Amino acid sequence: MNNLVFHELHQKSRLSIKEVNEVLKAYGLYSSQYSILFCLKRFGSMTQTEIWQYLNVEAPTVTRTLTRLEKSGWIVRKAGSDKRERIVYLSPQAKKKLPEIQQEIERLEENLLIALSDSEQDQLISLLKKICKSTEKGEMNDEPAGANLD
Amino acid sequence: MNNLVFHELHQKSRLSIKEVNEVLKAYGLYSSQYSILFCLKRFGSMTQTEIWQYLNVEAPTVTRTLTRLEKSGWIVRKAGSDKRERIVYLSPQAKKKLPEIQQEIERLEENLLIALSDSEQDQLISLLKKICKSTEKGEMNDEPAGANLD
DNA sequence: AACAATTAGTTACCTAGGTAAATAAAATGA
DNA sequence: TCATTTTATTTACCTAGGTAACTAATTGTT
Repeated sequence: MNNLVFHELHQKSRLSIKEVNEVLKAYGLYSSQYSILFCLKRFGSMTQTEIWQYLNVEAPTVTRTLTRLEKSGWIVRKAGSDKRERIVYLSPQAKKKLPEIQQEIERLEENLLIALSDSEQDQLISLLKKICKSTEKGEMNDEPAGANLD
Repeated sequence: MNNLVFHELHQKSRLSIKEVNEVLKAYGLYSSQYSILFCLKRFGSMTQTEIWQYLNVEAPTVTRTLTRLEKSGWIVRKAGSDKRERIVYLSPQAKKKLPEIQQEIERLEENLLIALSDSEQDQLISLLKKICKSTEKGEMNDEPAGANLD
């Protein structure tokens, strides 16, 4: 009948975010906050622009989420040599707690994918990567421009 | 390396919503409003509970969206014989305009899936259906309890 | 009949994501 | 150099989705 791909896509997107939020609740975090922390852990200090470009969201979204993360002590922002940009760092507490959180999220994600074999997971990713290519914006890289792992 | 399934899932979910919103802009609609209208077109008049159960969202979300749809004249709500429930109907104008909108959305969705063959689309749906099954809540039916097509 | 429990819907409040417009710093060009 | 344009970030305001707590109607129980 009709195209249920997008219906299913949105359902699962929401559902998985809900589950991730459930786990993160114990740490006072939300899924999109975690995705920024994850990003910083992986790539080291980043400018806000690097973050939103990597996560493929708009700048104001990242501004807001970073404000919350800074207020709750997960990140720190310092002015760069270019005084327009703000460089974002994980706080020491974040560096300490992140491995544990990451492990819990990974375990959850494994659970959510339990019904899929490894090859099915690869298949799913590659099918997902093929959709929504109509606009140029839809592209993303695996690495941001310059990674500054400390 | 890490599990990129959910990263990809959220990206594409957001991206496709963005594209749908772009098309709906001309009609003063948003994607989740459209999904309710689509639902009403398909199944006829529904109670709010039938709507949120079918769309798999929480009741307050539907309340809010219906309020907007009613204010902008797309739907009408009447009290049922059970005076707790409100029965939702498409307005005459909605019935008139919906086919055109639906056609545009279908064309867009085809475009977003252009890189996938028919069998790949089926594959994608079936893979998506397999994930996030950890909780009982994650289930959904293709039809709500009782369809009242007028 | 009367009280308790369930059900439908709403309200208030939180995060997330988007657009448009503003600000301030840096880069560009005449 | 000084005006213009671009770039990084922010602010204000919109929709979407979630939880918790509330009201009102219905159902169940005694």
